[in-house]
Amino acid sequence: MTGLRRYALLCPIGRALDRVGDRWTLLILRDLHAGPARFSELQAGLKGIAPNLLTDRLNQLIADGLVEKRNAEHGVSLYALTALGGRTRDLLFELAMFGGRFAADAEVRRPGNLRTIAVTLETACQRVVQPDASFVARFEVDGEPFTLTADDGRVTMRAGETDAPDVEMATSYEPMIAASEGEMDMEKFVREHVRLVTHTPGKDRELLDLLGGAMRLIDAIAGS
Amino acid sequence: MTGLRRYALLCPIGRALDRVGDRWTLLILRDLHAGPARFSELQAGLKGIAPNLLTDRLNQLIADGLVEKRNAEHGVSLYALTALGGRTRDLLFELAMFGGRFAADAEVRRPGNLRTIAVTLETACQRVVQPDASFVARFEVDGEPFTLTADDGRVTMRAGETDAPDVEMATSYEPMIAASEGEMDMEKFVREHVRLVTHTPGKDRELLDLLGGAMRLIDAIAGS
DNA sequence: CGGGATCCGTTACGATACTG
DNA sequence: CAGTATCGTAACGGATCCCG
Repeated sequence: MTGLRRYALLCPIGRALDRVGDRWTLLILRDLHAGPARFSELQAGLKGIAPNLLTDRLNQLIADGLVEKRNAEHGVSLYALTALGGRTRDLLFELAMFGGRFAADAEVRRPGNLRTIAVTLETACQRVVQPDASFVARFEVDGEPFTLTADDGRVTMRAGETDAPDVEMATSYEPMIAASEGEMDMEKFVREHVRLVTHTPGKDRELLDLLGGAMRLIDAIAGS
Repeated sequence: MTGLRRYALLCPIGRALDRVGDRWTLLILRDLHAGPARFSELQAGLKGIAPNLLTDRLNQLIADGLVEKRNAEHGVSLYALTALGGRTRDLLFELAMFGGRFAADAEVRRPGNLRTIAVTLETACQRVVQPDASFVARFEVDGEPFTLTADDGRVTMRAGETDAPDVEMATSYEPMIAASEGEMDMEKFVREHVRLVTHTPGKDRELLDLLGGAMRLIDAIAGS
């Protein structure tokens, strides 16, 4: 929280890195794109970041106006992106597209939760969605519930439950990554790793098409 | 150069950060987008990065395949982006667009050279250029020469001289930043801070339009 | 029990000096 | 010019402890 080690450059890239360039900071923002989160959810998702570091980073993000702390009931506090913090979306997406070019490390540490997928998937869906698409989907990944909504072409993906979804589907993390990176073809992925829980004739195809299109887009950008 | 402190995540954002997330690394890449550079040019541009750190970062980048070391004549070596390293362009552009939202620090350190401007300007020009544009411009900023070329719609901006440019213009750094961030309006910038050295009726307007369009784009993205 | 704060060993960074 | 070597300092990582 001391804040030495800043570049203090006029260059906008330097200015950005002074806000989000510290270790963990971009990963925290990534996870917050899945919606407001508690301290412990972030800590779990980041697989054991030291709590003092998480505190430091959050305070820095709050000081810079990227994150706000909300006091919910029962003394629990929630950390949420501000509008400014939300503008990291395209940045995180480009980071994902670049990282997709590299093979995963030999010993891969699984995150404590899957909030990590939300930004990339939301951004990709946003870029391929039909302009008039509208639905609410419950999207479960390895047991963790997400809510993917399209509201007249505006897509959001958030961690957590929704009531009255139009469609419900379930899948798991590693196959999703594999299919997004061209290691598994999309047909096999959908056939073997996607389970449609409810069947609404028009809507489930719409969701599958959106998701497939998003994953194909990711593959196309990161694989080229 | 030890390389502990990696995230080792399956998440592509984590994989990217394991390559480019260390301090200075993205700034080195930024400067290399202006073309191959010698050790001392990088060191000067990064305003006094410790030489051992620069060595470490370059070696890491080489090991990861983002940078290559070329041995030029007279024993001087040049560091250059590989094709893979060049794929950081959009990432760096998004970083610049995000950083543009923040006010510069009170005491701003000027970079030792202006290679820093190349990525952002090249990317912005690329996005607004006419599909059939073609010219070679000598673009001087505070005495440092750059070469901005459009080859049938493909734009590059590199540090260094060119022979036989179609247009020559000169400007300076701080006004460029100010105009790109909406702090100075474009007309005033062009009128007071841009000097056209040669006059080629069609071409100088083409260049001014391109540059103005690029700076307006930057302002539009980062100022919204 | 969730949400941190404190402490301490380790690693990385920053500055300067030095060398082929 | 292009780095290497050294060393003090700041940041990180892990564990434990504290408080509402």
